[in-house]
Parts: sequence; C-alpha cells; structure tokens
Amino acid sequence: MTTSRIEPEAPSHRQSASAEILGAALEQFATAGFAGTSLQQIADAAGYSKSSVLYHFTSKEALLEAAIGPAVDRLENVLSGLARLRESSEARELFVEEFIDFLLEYRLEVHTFINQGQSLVGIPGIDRANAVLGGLTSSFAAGLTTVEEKLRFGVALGGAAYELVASMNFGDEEFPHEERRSALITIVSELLAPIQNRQTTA
Amino acid sequence: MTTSRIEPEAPSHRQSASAEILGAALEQFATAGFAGTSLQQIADAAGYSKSSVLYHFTSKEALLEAAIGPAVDRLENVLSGLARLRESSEARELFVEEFIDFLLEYRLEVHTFINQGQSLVGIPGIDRANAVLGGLTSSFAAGLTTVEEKLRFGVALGGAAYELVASMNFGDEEFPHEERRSALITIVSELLAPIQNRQTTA
DNA sequence: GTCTATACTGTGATAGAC
DNA sequence: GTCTATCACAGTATAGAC
Repeated sequence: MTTSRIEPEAPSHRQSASAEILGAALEQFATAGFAGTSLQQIADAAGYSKSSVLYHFTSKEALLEAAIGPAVDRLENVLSGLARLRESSEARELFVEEFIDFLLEYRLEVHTFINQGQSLVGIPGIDRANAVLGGLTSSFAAGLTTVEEKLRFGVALGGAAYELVASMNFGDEEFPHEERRSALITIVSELLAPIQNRQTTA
Repeated sequence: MTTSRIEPEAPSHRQSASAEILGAALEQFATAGFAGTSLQQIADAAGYSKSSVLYHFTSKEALLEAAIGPAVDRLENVLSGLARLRESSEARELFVEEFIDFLLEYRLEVHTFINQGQSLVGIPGIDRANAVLGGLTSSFAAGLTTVEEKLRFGVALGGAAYELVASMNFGDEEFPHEERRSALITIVSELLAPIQNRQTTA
C-alpha cells in the first residue's frame, strides 16, 4: 500500500528528464512557494538549463499544474468514494484511513496547495483542488451544527496535514512510516468520534 | 483579554501611514506569501506610492520584520511562562488557553510564518520564531516517548493554527469569537489529555 | 512625508545553433 | 533534447523635487 510515485532508476539511465525536473520543481514549490521559486533554481536543482525546463514544460504555471495534478486526481477519488457511503460509521473510518494515506503520499503537493491555494486561483489544478475541498467541507459539514463540531473537523484534517508537512521543520526525527500512519489514524478518528457518535445515534 | 492591536481611528485623521502600510503588507504576506507580494501591491493596497512605503520601512525585509516582530515577542512570552510551570496539569491548561489566544490574535502573522519559515531564514524575526518553536517542541516533547504522543502534540498545535488560518478559504462562515475560542480550547485540551494524564500519574 | 524619475537586477519566455 | 543568446518586463531600491 501507499505505493511510491518515484520509480527506481533504470540501469545506467537517469530518470527521465521530465520526471527529474518535476521532482525538483515540486520540492521547491513546497518549501519556497511558487512565487519564491525561479525557473533557474529548478533548473539548477534538476541539473539542466532554464531553457530545457521550458522545453519540457511550456511555462512555469504548466510546471505547477503538472506537479500537483496527480494529487488532485487522487483527492477527487478519495472524496467521491466518501460521498457515496456517507451514512455508515465504517465509511467514516475508511475515509480517515484513505485521507491519511493521501496526505502521506502527497505531502509536498498538499503543502504547496495549502500555502498558496488562495493566491494561485486561475491555475486549473489549484482551482480543482479548491473546488474539491470546498465540496468536502460542505458535504461533511452539512450535518454538523455546532461550532465545536465544525472546528473539530477542521482541526482534525488541518492538523494531520500540517503535522505531515511542517513538523520536521523543528528538528524532529523522522518516524517510521507505519507507526506514523497508524498514530495519525488513531488521533484523527478520536477527534471525529463525537461527530460520528451523534450522527449514528440520531 | 485578547486586546486588539488595531487602534480606533483618530477623529478626522486616518491611522498613521506606517500602521496602514504595515497592515496592508501583513495581509498580503499572509495570503500571497512574501515572495509573491510586491512593494507595488502593498503600496496600492495601503493607498501610497512605492517610494513612500520604502520611506517608512527601509526595505521589503524590514517590512516583514516589523510585521511579524510583535507576534514573536508575544509567543516568546507565552512560552517562557510555560517553561517555569511545566509540571502541574493546571499549567498545561493555562498554556493551551494562552496559546489559543495567541493564535486568535496573531493569525496572519502565524500564517506567514508557518508558510514561509523554512525559506526566509536570515530575517531576524523569522529566525527568532524558528528558534522559539524549536524550543517549544523539544521542551514539551522531552517527556513524550511514543510516536503517537509526539504526533498528538503536533496535530493539536498545528491543527489549531491551521484551522484559524485556512478553514475560511472554503466558504465557511465566520464564527463568533468567544464560541470559537472556547471550542478550540476544548478540542486541543482533549487532544493533549492523554499526555497530561500519563505525565501527572508517572 | 510623499511623490516622480531613474538605475539596476533578475525574472519568465522566445529564437535559433548544435 | 539541450544549450547560449537575447528580449521585454517587473522587481527592489535610490536620488531628488516638492
């Protein structure tokens, strides 16, 4: 599970140039921001020239689009599954797991989106992600009446996303993948438990 | 409590130019990022010319420094209080309240820092904030042994910060201040409860 | 204290040699 | 497919009029 997107190196070839450039770009976008990253930096990090970068991707925006597109696809999948199974509490458990797995797999993409989703409207992938998350919030929050319930939802999802993305800024060690995954599922499930209980008994 | 930093307008005067510029800059930094904000945008938003902005603040970096400085001061205060009272569980309750109040009062500053703290090292306020938060993590996490406990801490603080800063991106209504405050305190306290219990009984 | 005018640097992007 | 050379432009910052 949680299959890695990074393919192993082909013998004596490097990864394809596009993939190398894309990886470098994503990392820069996530840490320095879209506006804070120049094509030159991306080119240097990937080991190509600026023009080569623009040969593979027609513009800086196209590069961002390609970088976050797959993450948005996956997120749409996770959430469409949720919509169908909204009523049962097992469906919620499943949603939490899938969401955490999504975060684990696409943390850089999530980081770039969270930090810049507001200011980068117009780029298709960003707009899609905004729409999807807006839909998630309203569909999930439809049954939530109190302020505390809504905040609970926001803290759970935002906290998980933030933890995966920013905690290591401050000298944390890296945790083993499985341990981190199951701990996050426990914590988020616990946070959402009061909501589930109220809805399944009502 | 939670005294506002924005002074009421003086009769027939506008706010001082510095304050207007600073406010506009902070809002832009928080939403578009430091690199994504130009002096021209700040000047336009504040109703001055680019050169006027640079008269009041000697550089763009100085503007950022002035914008987040007070927040870092306050954060240092909150955390130094925590260090002295680390042992009792009431101290932890108090810390949660103070931390939430800090977030409520300085959400824009926190947002700019969270999103860009990695890439803006070298600016004094950013470095101070990084140091303070690093200290918080290690001092608080010193007694935390399991991965789950450490993640619990990260999710709680990150989730609260994220919720205050980004939830409204997706069409949420604004909640009444007191209701939001007490709900967040409840949620964060609950998240940290297992840690407190283990430590106070050990 | 605020403005216009200007200098200089680095950016995203294009054209064309290899 | 990758590079060098070049362009037009936006960015920060400075000088000086008012």
